[in-house]
Amino acid sequence: MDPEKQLGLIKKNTVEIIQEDELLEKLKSKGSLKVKFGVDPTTPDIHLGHSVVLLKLRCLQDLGHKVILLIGDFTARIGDPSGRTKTRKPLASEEILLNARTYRQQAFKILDAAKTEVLFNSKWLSKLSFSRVLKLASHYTVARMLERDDFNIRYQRKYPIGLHEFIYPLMQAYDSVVLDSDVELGGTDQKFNLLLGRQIQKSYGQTPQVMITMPILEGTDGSQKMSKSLGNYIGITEVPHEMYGKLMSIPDELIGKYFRLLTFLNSEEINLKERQLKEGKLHPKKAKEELAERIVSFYYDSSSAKAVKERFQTVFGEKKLPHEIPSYAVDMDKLKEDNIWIVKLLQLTGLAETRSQARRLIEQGGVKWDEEKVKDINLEISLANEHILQVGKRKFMRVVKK
RNA sequence: GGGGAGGUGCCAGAGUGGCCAAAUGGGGCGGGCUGUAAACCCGUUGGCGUUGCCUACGCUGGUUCAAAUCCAUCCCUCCCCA
Repeated sequence: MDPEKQLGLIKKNTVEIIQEDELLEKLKSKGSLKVKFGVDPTTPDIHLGHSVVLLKLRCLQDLGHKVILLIGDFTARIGDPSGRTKTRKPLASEEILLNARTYRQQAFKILDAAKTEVLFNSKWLSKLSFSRVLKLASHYTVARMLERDDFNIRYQRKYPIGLHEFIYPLMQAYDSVVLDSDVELGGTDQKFNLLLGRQIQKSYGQTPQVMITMPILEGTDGSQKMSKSLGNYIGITEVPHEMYGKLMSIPDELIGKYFRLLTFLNSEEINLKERQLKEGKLHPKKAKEELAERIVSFYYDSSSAKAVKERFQTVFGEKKLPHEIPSYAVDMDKLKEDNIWIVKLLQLTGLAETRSQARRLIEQGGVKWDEEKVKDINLEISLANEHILQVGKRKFMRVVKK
């Protein structure tokens, strides 16, 4: 495709490209570019926040470029300090490998496997001698390292910074040297690291990579960035109805951004929706339904998307039981008779973590047995037939005898 | 190496001998409301078959009828000086 046209497609939804003219130049002279994308295998599950960058990589692949999915198995031993105010806990190497494998599988839900090369940076970083590390470190200064916002904040607030954390960005930059990458992608929180890659490449006599940053996606809470540790994430392997439900729970203000970054709907249509939402011509729930349906269709298929849409309507609109409810088989041998204490059952089924929590749920009117609100904490129930136990609005369990 | 400050619940942060399972805020959970698992309002938030008992305020030990609070050793963090 014509370089100018490609640039237009690549630019869509990006926050920053440094330098755009260099990118155009590379597109003209090289044709197919080597695009580096580094992954920190500290968490195994890819969520929609990660998908923003992955979708852009997919776009680059479709334009004929080659993506290097770089698993930072070595760097994970430090943990990326980006955006953190605390030192990360280092992971055990088996865990890192396991995460890497899971990550890779999940990434190919979005990326084109045929146009992706997967590499592990331990391959070269583990062999780097101390003297080479010193040479690498000499290319950057403490003062400049402290310019980095997260380090700066930690320094200002008198939070500890491990010396090894200073090395992290340098290792990531060194990866770019080893790969001789043309382009590196990341979220805006990666800007410093990506720029350092450029500088270190120059120090090693290479043409610097072009840096492309993508927006950070807020999680379901609507304010903080999507992350597993904050519990506001939507994983791309979550079961369809969870994915759908979580998408329905995003704050209304985020609808436009989610459409823009997570679906293939074109900009004109998204703009139109945003305008209609503002004018009250489009109900936010309707907009979210479409959003959720599109995203579930992408990761699964349109028929499951339709099914979960109906399920949502049944459960939350009509407040009825969903069609599919997981079962829990009570081991009757452990019971004296056919009766079981409700609090105990709640804990057994996992609908409540502790008995105290189970009590609380009952006291607050959050527990239903066969669609009847449970009022008595001492209730003993008979398990003669099949029953439905419900906690809150969205947790259901079919209780049967083993 | 010397001097100073500090380590409290999921997180932030009060409490400096009994009234402390520990204020307040955030988050979580439940309820109400709603064409939403949005927004908003209310409640709740260590465990235990629970008007009581057990375990908890960095670790260990001590003082005391009584310790998150006092003392000692140790571990960890930050600041200043070197």
